[in-house]
Amino acid sequence: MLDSETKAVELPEDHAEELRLWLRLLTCTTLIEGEVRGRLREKFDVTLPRFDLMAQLDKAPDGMTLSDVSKRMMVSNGNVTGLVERLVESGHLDRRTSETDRRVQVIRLTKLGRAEFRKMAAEHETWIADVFADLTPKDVRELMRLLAKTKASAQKSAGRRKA
Amino acid sequence: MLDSETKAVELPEDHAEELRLWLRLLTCTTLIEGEVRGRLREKFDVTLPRFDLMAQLDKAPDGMTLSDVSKRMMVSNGNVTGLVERLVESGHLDRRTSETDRRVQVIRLTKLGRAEFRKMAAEHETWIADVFADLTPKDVRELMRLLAKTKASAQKSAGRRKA
DNA sequence: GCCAATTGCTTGAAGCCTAAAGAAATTCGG
DNA sequence: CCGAATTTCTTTAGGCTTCAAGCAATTGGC
Repeated sequence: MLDSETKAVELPEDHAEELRLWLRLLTCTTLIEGEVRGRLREKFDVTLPRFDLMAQLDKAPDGMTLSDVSKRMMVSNGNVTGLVERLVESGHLDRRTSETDRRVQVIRLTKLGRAEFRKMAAEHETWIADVFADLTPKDVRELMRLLAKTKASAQKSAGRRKA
Repeated sequence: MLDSETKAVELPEDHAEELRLWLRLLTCTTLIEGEVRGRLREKFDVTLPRFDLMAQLDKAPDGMTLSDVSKRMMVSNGNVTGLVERLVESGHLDRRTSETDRRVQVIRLTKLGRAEFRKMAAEHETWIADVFADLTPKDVRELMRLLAKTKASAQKSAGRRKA
């Protein structure tokens, strides 16, 4: 009893440190996401998912299929269907069936959609810069590196599950 | 015209680095969150928000008010109302009106709720450990530090907006 | 004591999101 | 060429989430 702290004792593994890390990561993301969401809403009356979808399309002048979007945004297919529906409705997106495969829907930004997105994106970039304002360039680099490592580790873990 | 690249030119500030950092942060969180969500669903048939709410209550044996929960979870009041409703319905939560302030609802885990949560939490911790498995202890410490700095910076930024 | 402001929660409308099932088109082995 | 498997997208049911409006209880100034 007096010797309960010997190093030989196998504790049932303590992962409290990783748990705290995960919670902190989640907190940061939630915080920033809420901030961006609120500003997009206030200044442009647009939702974050709509903005994200337009951001994907802005990088693809030749358009994307719904599946592509779904993979890139890491959301379900059904989700994209509805999102696209609303953005076509509001005139920001153009949607057409592929010539070579009639299952495929190709979507693009309309002229209006692109113009509005560019305006929003410019402001958005300054908001993000402001969010990270207190980090030094070195901090930013180091964080990028560690998050890359985290992403790789998480993907490996996810792979282990599905396999 | 031949001199368009002089360093005197004030570029409209390039924050591409911070933007990439934000996207990477978001990707990591989305990835891990999706993983946790899927596993909770598969193994325990429970949603992530329910799990998160129970996690808050597990740390508060004397119960919490809905407002407390709302602040801690960083979600809206209305959101908590519905979440609590469903968890009371399923027998995981106990809800009663405060003796001293009839506006206030105090919620606690029931015996069932606590037992189920503890089981889930134990597994959950191993999933998280697995997600971060490729990070060294030093990586974890460094990431914690940088995320703390990020959180502080983001909060300051959010404060600037609302002020 | 009274009324205004505040606080705690609920409600309603709209949109986001997932998982699962299903419809339509394509691909591929034989 | 044919049928099975696959791929792409939509639909459905259920749940999550926000914002804004509203109700009830409390608090604080006067």
